[in-house]
Amino acid sequence: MQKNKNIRLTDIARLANVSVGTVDRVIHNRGRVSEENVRRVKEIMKQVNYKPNLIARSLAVKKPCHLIALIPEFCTGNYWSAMEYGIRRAEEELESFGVKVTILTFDQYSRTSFEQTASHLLDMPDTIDGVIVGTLFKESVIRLSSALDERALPYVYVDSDIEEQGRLAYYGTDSVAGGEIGARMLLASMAFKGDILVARIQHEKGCLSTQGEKRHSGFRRYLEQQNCDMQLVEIELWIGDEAHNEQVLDEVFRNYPGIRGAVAFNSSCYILGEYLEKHHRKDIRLVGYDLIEPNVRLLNEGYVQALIAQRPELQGYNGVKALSRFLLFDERPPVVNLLPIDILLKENYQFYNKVSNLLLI
Amino acid sequence: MQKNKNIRLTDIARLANVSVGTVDRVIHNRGRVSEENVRRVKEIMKQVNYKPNLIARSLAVKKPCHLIALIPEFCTGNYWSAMEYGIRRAEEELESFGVKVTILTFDQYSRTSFEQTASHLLDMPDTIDGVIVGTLFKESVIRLSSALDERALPYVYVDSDIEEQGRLAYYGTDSVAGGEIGARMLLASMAFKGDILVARIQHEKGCLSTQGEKRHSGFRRYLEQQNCDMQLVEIELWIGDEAHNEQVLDEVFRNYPGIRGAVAFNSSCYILGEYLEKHHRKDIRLVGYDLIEPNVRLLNEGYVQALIAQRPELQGYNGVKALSRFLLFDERPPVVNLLPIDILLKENYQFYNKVSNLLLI
DNA sequence: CTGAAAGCGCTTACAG
DNA sequence: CTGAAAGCGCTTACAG
Repeated sequence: MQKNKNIRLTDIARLANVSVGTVDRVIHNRGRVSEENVRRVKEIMKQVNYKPNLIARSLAVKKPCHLIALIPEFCTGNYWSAMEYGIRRAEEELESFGVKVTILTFDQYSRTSFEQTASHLLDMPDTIDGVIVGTLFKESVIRLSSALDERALPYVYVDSDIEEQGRLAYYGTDSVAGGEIGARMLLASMAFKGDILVARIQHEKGCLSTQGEKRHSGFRRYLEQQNCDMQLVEIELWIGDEAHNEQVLDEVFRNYPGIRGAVAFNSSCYILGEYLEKHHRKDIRLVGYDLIEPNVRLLNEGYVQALIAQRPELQGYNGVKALSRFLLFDERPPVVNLLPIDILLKENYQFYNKVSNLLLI
Repeated sequence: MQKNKNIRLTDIARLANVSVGTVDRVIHNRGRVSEENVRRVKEIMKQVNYKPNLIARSLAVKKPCHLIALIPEFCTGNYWSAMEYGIRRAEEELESFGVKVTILTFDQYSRTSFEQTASHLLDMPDTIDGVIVGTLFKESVIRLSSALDERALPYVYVDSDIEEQGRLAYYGTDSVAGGEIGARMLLASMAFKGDILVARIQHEKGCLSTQGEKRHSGFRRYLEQQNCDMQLVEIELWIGDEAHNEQVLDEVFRNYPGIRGAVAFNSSCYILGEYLEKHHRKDIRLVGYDLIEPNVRLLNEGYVQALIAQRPELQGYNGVKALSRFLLFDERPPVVNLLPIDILLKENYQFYNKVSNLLLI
């Protein structure tokens, strides 16, 4: 369109009859400029609608931007590997800006493990410029946050939010809403009224995530709102203890033959799904969470009706970008960023491959 | 991590005992370098895993990157304004790279209008570097594509794909799958079996989009697969002709009292929804397409059960990014990029605000 | 075929 | 408080 080249810092220096150094000082409020000049430079910048060239700036600055991501261990295909994918993708994009991300992992079922990794983080030489935190253990995360606050290090939360903390931003879902949606999908897919099996699937060490609790409450709330009178039957399953699970499930289905629906509030719902598959119980409708391989397989086989999904890759991706943008360009993102809660069915899950949702530059 | 600074082009020049000019020629295959030097430089680049600094490159190149987006007129809140949003967002991000996007609009119901705008585009001085095309009118788009091929101008398709064309990339959904998902959601929300009203909503000028046709076929396919025996009752509604619509709807509901479900294959399903609302027909379940304001309101009021949504903002955003990346850095994206087909219910639509799905840099 | 030099638009010491 | 100069890592004429 307009043939006039973009206005450069040099141009406004010329227009204001000062040196580029002075303009730079005005732009960044570095002080040491006469009021007169500040006024004039600002005036001109506004008039010509000056926009700094971020490319040039970042090339000149070359300040290192070393981020640490504190997230659970990721094995291929598990929930957290998607977040790692997003983090690495953002890192790639920002490589030329000098952004590097070190991922520190912990055992997602162990608070001790989290705390060890956190203190390891704090012991690192002062080469850290920002942190991304998977907020699994609320109290521990709050402690870490205080330590980061003291060092004036910016940090971003992912997975679930903890309010009133000094986080630069949060990227994740509204977990209660996630529970409500689960309830609605379950009701919609139950052919007949019946009781509902609610499975709390957890590690032997027993550590319920706040995310899971919130979903549970959302689930109940929805049923109450709909005046549903079906009975909720609660059980506890243990990751990695098949014998225990088999026994509990055999028993509950024997005692409650009226069960027609089932739900599990985390990504391990496949444990329940695989039981249903083994016993050919297609009469029981199951709804679970997260787009991970075993869940997807069961969705496809018809043993899971719907998966409620987050966007872990976008959480990681946005976390890195927000932190970098803040460090490099002093730009502050909105604090609470609620990402979509996706509903995945057999018919649409295949379009949720992470690759198509992010694009480089 | 590693304290060694990134390897620069200068470094590899030094290592290879040549000038930076020579290295540059090798990197970009500009020729005019002795075989011996080509070999040596390549060897070294591989050894040290050289990655060019794109920031520096783009600052040095400063080649203009003027894109044209050929899409339907967008009024606030309509489907196409979301695409405009994504386009503008990408433009902002890439501003420092010299990317500018000019949007040329046409009447989405008029092929003539499309062709006029297209020929206008081709008449523009050679300041165009790439084009984004909303592929509403297949034959016309193919003609435009040929003209662009001749001029060696890269172009990206959005909305729906046309195969075997020389597009750099396509960003959009699988429309047939979109129809299947609509069918599944409708069946799931129909409390009782009944007939299904299929509304073709179009402009008076009568111009069915390929997108709509594909969804229709997907819808039928799903019902057949499920061995559903309900009758499909087809009607035609006209955008902007309330009298006609009212009459047609009155009539069809009188003649087919067994209708319990309804569907419309484009974003104008609110026309049908508003009729249901006016007549308090909550017994009829309606499924439609696209996250636009009137549809969302009806979803919230319970007159629309589900909206099947695309991500127009991501289509525009990715289109601009892909084209820029190709022009600036010679990077080729995958050709066919199928974006997610989202299922929106009353409980989750509010998290699909476009802002949270994109982030600057 | 090759290299030395200038330049992209900004920031950063440094000298005054 | 202010300005001149060098530099970020690359590309682009230009001269040889």
